[in-house]
Amino acid sequence: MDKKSKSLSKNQKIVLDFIQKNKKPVKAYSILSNVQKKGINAPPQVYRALDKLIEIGKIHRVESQNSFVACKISNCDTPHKTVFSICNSCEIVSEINDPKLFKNLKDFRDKDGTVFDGYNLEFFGTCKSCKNKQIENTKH
Amino acid sequence: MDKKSKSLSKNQKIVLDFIQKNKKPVKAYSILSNVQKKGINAPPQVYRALDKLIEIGKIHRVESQNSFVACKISNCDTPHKTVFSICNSCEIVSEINDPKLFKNLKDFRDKDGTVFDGYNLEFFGTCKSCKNKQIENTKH
DNA sequence: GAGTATAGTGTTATAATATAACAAATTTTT
DNA sequence: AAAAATTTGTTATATTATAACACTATACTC
Repeated sequence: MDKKSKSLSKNQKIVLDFIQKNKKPVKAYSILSNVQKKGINAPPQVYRALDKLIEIGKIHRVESQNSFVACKISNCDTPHKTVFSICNSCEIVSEINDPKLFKNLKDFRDKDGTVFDGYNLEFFGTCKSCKNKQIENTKH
Repeated sequence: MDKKSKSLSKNQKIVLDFIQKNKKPVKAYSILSNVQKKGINAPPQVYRALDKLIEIGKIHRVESQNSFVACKISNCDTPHKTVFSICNSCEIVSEINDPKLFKNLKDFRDKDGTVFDGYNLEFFGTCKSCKNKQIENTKH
């Protein structure tokens, strides 16, 4: 148990818990309706928790979906350095953990030599399972 | 003059025109209020034009800002393969045109060997001009 | 060139996503 | 324990985006 998870507040824990239970990214209002039984009543309570969880790197925002997903990289302390693959068909999102790609991104400089604090990269394609289904469907 | 720009409809032209006039990305409702004098009255008219312009690669969506920016890469026929740098301070967005980075992204495969159709990469940092301002401010 | 398919338009209403503002309670620091 | 910082709870509202439907224009094909 690390420092960061110890210091989570009640609402932050509730929201993180719910996000971690889900394989797919979840939407803010879906979180809200699912945690209302736990005493979270209104959007700002959810959004505040989300902001904090993003800040400490426990979750990431999937920009192209307005959704939120738990960080899969253990001991992640690098919010805002994220790489995802997203299936165009089923919308499942996987966090990519590829050292070579990370290095390319970390080392990237623009023409001015600007060093970047962070990045977000989203790859779009068709996941294996969806591709197989498509092949099945064209078989006859 | 290429095929694609010839075939733009009236509303598509109006919206593209406005986006191209702006250095910074623009928001959908800002587009709307600025083109109302040209006869575009309601959000769906703007969003439809945006969808089409994105589809043909004339503009890109800046996911982290919910904003839209003209493609700066001449004869761009690759929608959904975008790299931007975004200043955290002034929110200015530049489209990055870096062949080596493009190659890395194009060649990337995930663990399953999935080939991706597209990607969106956003780098975050402080642009040169904002960095200089910050240094000025700490000088005394 | 008549018929039909495809894409675009205009409109109203509403859904989905996100934040402002403020008072009260809690936790952390000094 | 007082002061500071963070979190909470709440109401209201701002911002972003789409559904649905009737209609018009353009392109395609026989």
